[in-house]
Amino acid sequence: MEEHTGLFKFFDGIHPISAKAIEALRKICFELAMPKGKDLQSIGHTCRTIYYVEKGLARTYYYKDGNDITELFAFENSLIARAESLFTGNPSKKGIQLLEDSILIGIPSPDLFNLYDQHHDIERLFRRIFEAAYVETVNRIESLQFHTAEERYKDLLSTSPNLLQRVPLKHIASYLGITQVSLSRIRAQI
Amino acid sequence: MEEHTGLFKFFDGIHPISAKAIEALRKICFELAMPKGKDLQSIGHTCRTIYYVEKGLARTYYYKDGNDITELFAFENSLIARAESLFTGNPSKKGIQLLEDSILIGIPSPDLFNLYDQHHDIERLFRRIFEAAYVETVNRIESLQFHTAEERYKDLLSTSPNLLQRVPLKHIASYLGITQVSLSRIRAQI
DNA sequence: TTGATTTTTTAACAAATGATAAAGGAAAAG
DNA sequence: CTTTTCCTTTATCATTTGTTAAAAAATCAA
Repeated sequence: MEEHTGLFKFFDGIHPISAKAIEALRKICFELAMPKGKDLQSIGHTCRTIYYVEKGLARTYYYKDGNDITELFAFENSLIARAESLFTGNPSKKGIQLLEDSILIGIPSPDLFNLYDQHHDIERLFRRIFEAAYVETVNRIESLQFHTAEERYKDLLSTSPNLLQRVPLKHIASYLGITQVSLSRIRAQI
Repeated sequence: MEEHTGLFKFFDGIHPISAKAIEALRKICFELAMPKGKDLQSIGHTCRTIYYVEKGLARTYYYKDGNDITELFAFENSLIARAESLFTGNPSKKGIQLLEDSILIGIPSPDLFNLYDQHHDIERLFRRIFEAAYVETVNRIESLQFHTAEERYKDLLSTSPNLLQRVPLKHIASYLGITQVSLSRIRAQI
């Protein structure tokens, strides 16, 4: 009965929910450990699980003209999913891959969405979670729209100082929307 | 009792709500007409109103290094708000301006959020609305991250064919994340 | 209409980024 | 430890985009 404490602490920081709601949520969650390099969710399948990163590091990625593009990193204590598939039911062009050996908690979205009907507070919790994710993407658009690659690199490092130690530069480059060669150049001239 | 029919048709297409919920929503909505060029919401104030564009055209914009940047266009039959302020309560760096004489329906967000408690279906309706907006921004990030300016321009025209007739090119340029001169060049060589 | 203002285009040059190839380093596998 | 593979940097050149300035075109106001 003390499972997934990290996840529920995370939830509590966003929107506290009733003990009953916690119990209902806990029942649908499952824990899994997977090694570095593994695909948690593969490209082409509809996203039906939201993951909480308990330990480790994950990324969403896709292929653009044959190039591997990182859409987002998810560190410990954060959620990762593929919104464009989760909310539309369309197959996702994106995959989720682990960049480190990780421990995750999976939340099956069909079960979760069912809980919305019985537990208003669970719906509210996840509404808040995705509103916050929405705000983040809005800010990221601003960053991509009007910051130079160098500014975006520096911003990223100040937000996630340990990123460099944990993620290959090629993934950081594609996340920033530039080539790896460009990133190398930027790093050299700083 | 037949007010704001366009808005409620729009809502119905997303998530039908009960007659009581419609009535409660209708009570907090207000209609307003404003001329081209006017600021519906000014920069620096916290966003406390969501607008539905019944007729006309609006944009969200902000200043970056003294330059006027368009974040988003909102045509008839769509909602416009400043999510990063609406959901955080922080003052917005963005404003909402009308690009044509417009008729709008305002939905005060504090009243709306209060309705969430009594009307589960209203919360659900707006959850869906913002989930869809979230998906849109995710797709826009992909576009900014890995399409050339020319591709983004063509994409925009095919999505909004009448944009050119209604919006000055300088706004389109900043929306695409490029200068007006660059956009002129792209248009010339097509 | 006329003049003023705003918008759009064009030109020339600078800066940033992309593409390709090659070399040097680091990490993983045997 | 050695080999192989993958990651990162460097170099060169092409392309895109930015900056500035000026001209042309369109719009607005008197």
